[in-house]
Amino acid sequence: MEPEDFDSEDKEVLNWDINDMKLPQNVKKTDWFQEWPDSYVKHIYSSEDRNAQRHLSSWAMRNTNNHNSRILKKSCLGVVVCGHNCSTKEGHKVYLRPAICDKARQKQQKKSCPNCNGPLKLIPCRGHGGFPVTNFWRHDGRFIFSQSKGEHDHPKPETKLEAEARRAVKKVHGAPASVSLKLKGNPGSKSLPGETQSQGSLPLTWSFQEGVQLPGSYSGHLIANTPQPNSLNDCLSFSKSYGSGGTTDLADPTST
DNA sequence: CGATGCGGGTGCA
DNA sequence: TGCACCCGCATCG
Repeated sequence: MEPEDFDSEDKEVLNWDINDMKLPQNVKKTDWFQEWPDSYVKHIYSSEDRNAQRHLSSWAMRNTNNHNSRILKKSCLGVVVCGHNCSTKEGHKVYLRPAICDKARQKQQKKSCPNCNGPLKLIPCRGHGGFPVTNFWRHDGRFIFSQSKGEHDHPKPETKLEAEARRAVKKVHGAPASVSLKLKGNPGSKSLPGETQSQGSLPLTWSFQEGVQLPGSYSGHLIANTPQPNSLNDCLSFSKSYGSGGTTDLADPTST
């Protein structure tokens, strides 16, 4: 049907589907981890990529049983917002990260807005034909393939790191007496939650504004930037401009 | 405590 | 079959 003897190899690296029997192995250059995959995009990561290995996403994605041990499927949980649609004095909206665990999510919804104390509301994702956006992961050979289906129809929630950091902060504040009593021969080590690797520590900006959309700058940045042994494409670190999905959306100064 | 994965099982096209 | 999703089990940070 088609002259598939020439650059068919290159097309292969672009026209694969997560369900294909065979996925391209002649990948010449892998993608840099995409924190906010949206729309119907596909990415090929190195099997060395920590974030890819963990099937991370800054969207709140939960595991979905697709009865296929080869392909991991996840669906978006949406975002938790303030039922009163309040804003902080800085004009930020509340976009909490839905808990992944069903049970935890229910508890979460009973809590109140960290900003105005109003009720919280979960906005489900309906970006995929009325259903949650789905993400598929498949490890094959030296690569990790990722494919997303659907376009998120809701704001971005906190990143995983932000959510974790917030929880940590709460602990410090809430001071769970009984627990803190646990003798902790902590040798003068700073137990500040600023253990967020790289990216010059998170400012305490939200130490009192927990759970509120941060000033973009820190918001959706790195998930867990881990130095990668990219000795391979060090100098090639260019963004191939495959289609439009290019790998060029790093350092994005939040675009609200 | 929860994030993640897994897989049995159900209800609908 | 494909898909969405509920549920418990287990691991791990």
